[in-house]
Amino acid sequence: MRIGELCQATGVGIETIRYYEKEGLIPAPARTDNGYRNYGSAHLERLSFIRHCRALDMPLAEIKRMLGFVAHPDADCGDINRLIDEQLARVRVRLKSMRALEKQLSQLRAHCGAGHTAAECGILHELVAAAQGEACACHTKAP
Amino acid sequence: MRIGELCQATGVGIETIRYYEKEGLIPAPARTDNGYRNYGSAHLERLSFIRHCRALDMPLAEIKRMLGFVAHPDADCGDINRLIDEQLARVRVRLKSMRALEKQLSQLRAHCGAGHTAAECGILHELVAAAQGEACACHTKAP
DNA sequence: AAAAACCCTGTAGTGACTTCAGAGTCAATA
DNA sequence: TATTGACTCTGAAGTCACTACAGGGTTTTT
Repeated sequence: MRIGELCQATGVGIETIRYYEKEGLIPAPARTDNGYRNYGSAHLERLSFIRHCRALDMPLAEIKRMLGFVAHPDADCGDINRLIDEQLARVRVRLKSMRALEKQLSQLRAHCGAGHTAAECGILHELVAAAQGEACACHTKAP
Repeated sequence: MRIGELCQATGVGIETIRYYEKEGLIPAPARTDNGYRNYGSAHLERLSFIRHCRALDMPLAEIKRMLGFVAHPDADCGDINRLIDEQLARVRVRLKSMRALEKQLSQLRAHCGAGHTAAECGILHELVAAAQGEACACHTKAP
């Protein structure tokens, strides 16, 4: 199976496959006479596994650890649990801040409809005022 | 005001301040005799504005546009509204995918408590199975 | 025979910083 | 006075996970 076929089979871009090889996430495959990469089903499975983990937004370093567990089936399962827990914690932190962000932005958006000049824009006023509030209240030294 | 003081006043790292200057988000300040950057209150306000926009996760390019509106108060306000709408749309897309992610991960996490080997781990089984399902069903050409 | 499609390597670019190396400047201390 | 420590400077490189490109070779199709 050539790289283009692997790309078709997994939906992973050719450049990305080569990148994963360079980064050591998939082993370097055998080459045909003309130097083309020649993949087998093990590569396909491993690449799909990687993409599934990436779809869970795991960093490549964590995926490497997961691949280590796949390769060592007698390792302790607790480490896998911890890894997923860490990932879940990261996702929840980001989720929380995204929710706050959505709220802030939609509130901000409500401060202005169209048809004004920038000088009259409630959005801009809010942003400038918020910036001033922050700069004065939060970080400056004693007066 | 030296760069360290501006850093204190705004909570923005020194290197980040220099980076913003290089990228043209804040104007290059005057220098003292020894070559140190010398900031005024206009810099402080502008930097706070930038950080507030960054806290809304706006890309620097959009923030540049916002700063343009601040500088041209007679511009049309509709552009500001559009900019915020775009940002809000981006945030909502990401929020949706983060929610899905959280769900997937917590479901995955439920497949295993501790105390097994990796071979017996429900999480690993799920991931491997999911990868196989994806590789077979979604992308391969006709059999 | 020529064109299109595929593959190769190696390098650079993305965004928004962060870190580092190597050097100069300034205030306070031994 | 010497020197320590804190601050500042520039410019380059590193981060993450790709993506795009330049410049070439190979295979398949027309």
